[in-house]
Amino acid sequence: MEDEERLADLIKGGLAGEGFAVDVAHDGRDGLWMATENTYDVIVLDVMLPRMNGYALCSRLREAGDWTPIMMLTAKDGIYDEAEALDNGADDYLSKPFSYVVLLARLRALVRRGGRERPVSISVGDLVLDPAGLRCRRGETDIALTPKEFAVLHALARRAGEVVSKSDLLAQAWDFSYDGDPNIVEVYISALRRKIDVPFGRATLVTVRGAGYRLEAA
Amino acid sequence: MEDEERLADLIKGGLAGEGFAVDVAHDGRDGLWMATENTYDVIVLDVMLPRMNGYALCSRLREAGDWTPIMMLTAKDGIYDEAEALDNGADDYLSKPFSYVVLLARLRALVRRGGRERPVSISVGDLVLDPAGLRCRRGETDIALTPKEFAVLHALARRAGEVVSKSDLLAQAWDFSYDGDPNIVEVYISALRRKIDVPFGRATLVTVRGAGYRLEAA
DNA sequence: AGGGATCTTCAGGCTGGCTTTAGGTGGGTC
DNA sequence: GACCCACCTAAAGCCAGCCTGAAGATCCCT
Repeated sequence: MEDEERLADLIKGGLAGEGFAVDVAHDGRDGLWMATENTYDVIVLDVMLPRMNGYALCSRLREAGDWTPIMMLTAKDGIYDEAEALDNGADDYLSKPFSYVVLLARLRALVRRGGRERPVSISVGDLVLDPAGLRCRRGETDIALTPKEFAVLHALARRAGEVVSKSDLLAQAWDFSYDGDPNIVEVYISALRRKIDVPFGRATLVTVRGAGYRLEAA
Repeated sequence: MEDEERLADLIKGGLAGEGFAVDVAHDGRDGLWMATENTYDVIVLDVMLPRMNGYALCSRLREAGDWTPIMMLTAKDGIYDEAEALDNGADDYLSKPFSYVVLLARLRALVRRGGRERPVSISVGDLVLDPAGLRCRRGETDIALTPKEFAVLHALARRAGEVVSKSDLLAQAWDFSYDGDPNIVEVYISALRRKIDVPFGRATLVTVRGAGYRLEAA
């Protein structure tokens, strides 16, 4: 107990020196509560905690949908314990005694990888484009689009509120070598209106005669 | 050298049994090339590699903006080496000799946390994938899958809601050296539908013509 | 060595997206 | 008001891409 608190203080001091802000909980329940109430970059967790052990706390958090990176500290060093920690949802573990250098390095690795990249989706009013899924929705309604339709709409949405010329659309949605009838753009505009405007009684896809088309911004 | 190759084979065999598709490179340059050309769930890297050591390979990849999780295998056990591995951009390390159980568990943890937050078992609506058991269930019904079927479904499930291209599926579920008919993907998609959709009157595995396949998220 | 499961190849049939066509609509200009 | 030109859109043909059953190849277990 004394030991654990000294260790906690040590870690806290060291991490603070590295620029982390640190909260310390001295038992499992408190830890769980703090973790659910706050958002942390990373959680460092001792397996042997009063009132709720590390494994339990870990899986509780995961069940609750909390995917904050967790570093588990364990006194035992049987390999199956390590595996158990990981399978309980920890992201990494460290067996005591461990070196401070290693702890910091591992925490840095955890934090760095913690949160990042989110699929980009484009919104224009209540119209949402999902490039990863090649589909779109207006409000709550899913709209099925063919790849070509999506490409055209995407080109328009990326410049929502601006006029996009027919040749720009051709350049962006069609193969570079395409040299067919430019009328094809009109055909696709027509199809898009039938899908994203007409059923909703809207008119967001506007023709600008002699210049191109504009997707009305919010 | 002989040793390394035997180890590589061992790991490859074991991982294949876990449903991973495995490519092996026997020197650093090859490894770098393969890593940049393909997309992997995880990279396992020996520190002592001919033609380019593990540290160098690791930082090269990171400089190039490749953040694939990397597991570093090291023969030394000085703690600063471990820290060095981590600071060079590795996500985890393991000192030889290590146990197979630990390697697998750590790899699972790495892969799990590789992209976004990801539970050990992947759920897509009422479809649950159990990577450890190579099986899945829809609602209360257990569904038997072959390793290949599982690999394909796994690749789709990890990106549920997104379109996964046929070549991505090939790259993830088949070996690097596979260069057969891409039609094989269609064959497996067909088999998967027969197992996870048709019996349940669903249609969650969607073809996006000219783009790939999408497993509908919840 | 035999048998079964799994993986892969192959080929025929079909679907549905892409493109073209052609007739219609409406705004702008003289 | 007449004309022209840009644009709209329904319809239809074509063809790449996809589906799927079946047969051959391979691997693995007994």
